[in-house]
Amino acid sequence: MAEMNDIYEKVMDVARRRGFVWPSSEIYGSVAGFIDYGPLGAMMKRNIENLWRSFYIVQEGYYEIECPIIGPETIFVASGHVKEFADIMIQCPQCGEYLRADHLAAEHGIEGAGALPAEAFREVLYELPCSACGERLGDTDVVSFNLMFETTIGPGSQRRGYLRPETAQGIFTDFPRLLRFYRDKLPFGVVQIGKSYRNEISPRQGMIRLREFSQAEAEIFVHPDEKRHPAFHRYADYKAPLLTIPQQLENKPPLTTTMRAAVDAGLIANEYVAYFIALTHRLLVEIGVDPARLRFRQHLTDERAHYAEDCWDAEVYSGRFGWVEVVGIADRTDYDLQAHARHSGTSMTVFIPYDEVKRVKRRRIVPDMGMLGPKFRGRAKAIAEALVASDPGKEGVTVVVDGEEIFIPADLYQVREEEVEVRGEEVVPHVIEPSYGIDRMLYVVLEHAYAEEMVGDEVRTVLRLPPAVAPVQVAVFPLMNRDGLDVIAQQIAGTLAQHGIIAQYDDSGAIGRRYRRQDEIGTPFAVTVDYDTKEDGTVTIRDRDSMEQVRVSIDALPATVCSLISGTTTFRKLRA
RNA sequence: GCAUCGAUGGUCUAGUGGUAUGACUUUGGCCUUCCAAGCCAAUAGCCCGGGUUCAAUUCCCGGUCGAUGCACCA
Repeated sequence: MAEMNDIYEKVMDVARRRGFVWPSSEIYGSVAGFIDYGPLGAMMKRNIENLWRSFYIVQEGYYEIECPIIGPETIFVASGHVKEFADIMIQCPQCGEYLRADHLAAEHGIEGAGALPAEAFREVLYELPCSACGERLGDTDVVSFNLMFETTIGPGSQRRGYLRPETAQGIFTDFPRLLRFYRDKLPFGVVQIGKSYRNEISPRQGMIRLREFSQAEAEIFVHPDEKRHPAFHRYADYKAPLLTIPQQLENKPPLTTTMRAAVDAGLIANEYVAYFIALTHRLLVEIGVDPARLRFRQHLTDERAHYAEDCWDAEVYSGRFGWVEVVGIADRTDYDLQAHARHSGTSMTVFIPYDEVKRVKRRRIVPDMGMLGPKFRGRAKAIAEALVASDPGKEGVTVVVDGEEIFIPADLYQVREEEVEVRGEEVVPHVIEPSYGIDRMLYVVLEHAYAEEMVGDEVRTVLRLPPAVAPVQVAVFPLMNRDGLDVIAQQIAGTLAQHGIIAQYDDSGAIGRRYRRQDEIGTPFAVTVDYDTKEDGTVTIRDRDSMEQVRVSIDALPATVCSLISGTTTFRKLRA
């Protein structure tokens, strides 16, 4: 059995025992990379997602959509996932070891081999030694192991489909409808929370690398020339620790600076990216990430996707896993919309009207088809098209059709000078994408919340979860399980439930044991009914972190608990 | 995916070719006027499949999961 030697073991022990996270399909043998959220885990996950919603939907005004998890092959051909989201692997014929073929080639100084056609690639590999057994590889089959789960849609037809590797593609494919929904104006944002799937080769790290995971993604569509955020002032003075590219190269610690300063100094590409770095910092701290163990690391140029203009990861320090990426914030430019426009033939542009209608003089060439047709017959159409794009001189113009130079005299076309009104232009928006890994967020919050402290000579295990994410918000106990105290306590629990508070009644065992049980699952407050309650109608509220108590009247209890949970008041203020 | 090691109630564990020890937890009862107290009782376990054997939790093979190393990680 694993020793309880590190924080991960301790956190996961509590998580398993108390019903946060379990191995999935355990009774039939669990499968790596899949987990079940138990009663408390599901509650906490929902709390995190709802806090996320309060940032993105309530504050930012972005709307949420829900797309299918399974998509037809064409979506992922267009997005590049079919081609790019794969590892190129070979199996050594001698020892049977699976190897990353492109990495093997790179080890021997052959860069970019992964881009070669399969046949050429095999020839490159032919002479190379296997990195496992050292034998010459010889004939191998180059197979590409795609990280997407494949499936078929419908019976018989065997139409190929994939489980989405990110929720983003659904938002991109809905872009024309979303644009209409937002009444054809930029900028606008759309969010989606849901499951995504990646068939990881080796999902070792518990909750950190899952094959099925939850994402919360936002796609903000902006004008490519307008990357100033209209509400940037909200976060302009917000400070966050930034590990920029130069700092990584020079091995320096993060630089804590305001978003305004970071954008002005060119450390962050634009206000949008900076805005979401700051927003993410606030959000992560609010769900319970320790700000001292949070930083934003800029992707190195060779690390970020070729199309991305700038990309930052929110990284949280884990005692077990080191710095863990929990959020990615990228300026994806127009890559995705261009790709879907190209593959689907659907326009992915926004019409941006000019402030004033521009009158533009332009020269239009009108081929005289009555003359061209009889003269050039089959080639007439191609010649006409070439004419339209040409810049004719006085006598005529020479156009090139199918490699042949043809002189067209001026009487075979007209040149018209005309003035047209241009009311605006079609623009493919750029996309700013903050993408959150909910499962990783939940794990790091558990890890940062986990604490052991000595109380007398006993160890107290406590999850210092923020009230907003704690799965149980308040516990209600009768001090004694008699004299009607239990009845009063049950009534109180019912009243709190009516106010939308997740309250747990518990009358089992000594009062101290009940407090400890709630400490371990992070319940921030406990209400205890004692003999004074019968005298004066007051109960105690006990604070999880300080273990101190304060008396309040039963009448004031729901409002008091509500404001404690929402953070409009604190326990400390209540005691004062 | 490869190599090494491991897997016993919910948790931590003792132990064994003849189905298993203790503690904690949980549940019920007694007791108890605020932080895992005490007493009584109960529930509950040898990862899965195959082989060897009269008999396998134990030995062998395969698998699953976990740890570690390698490889991998938009």
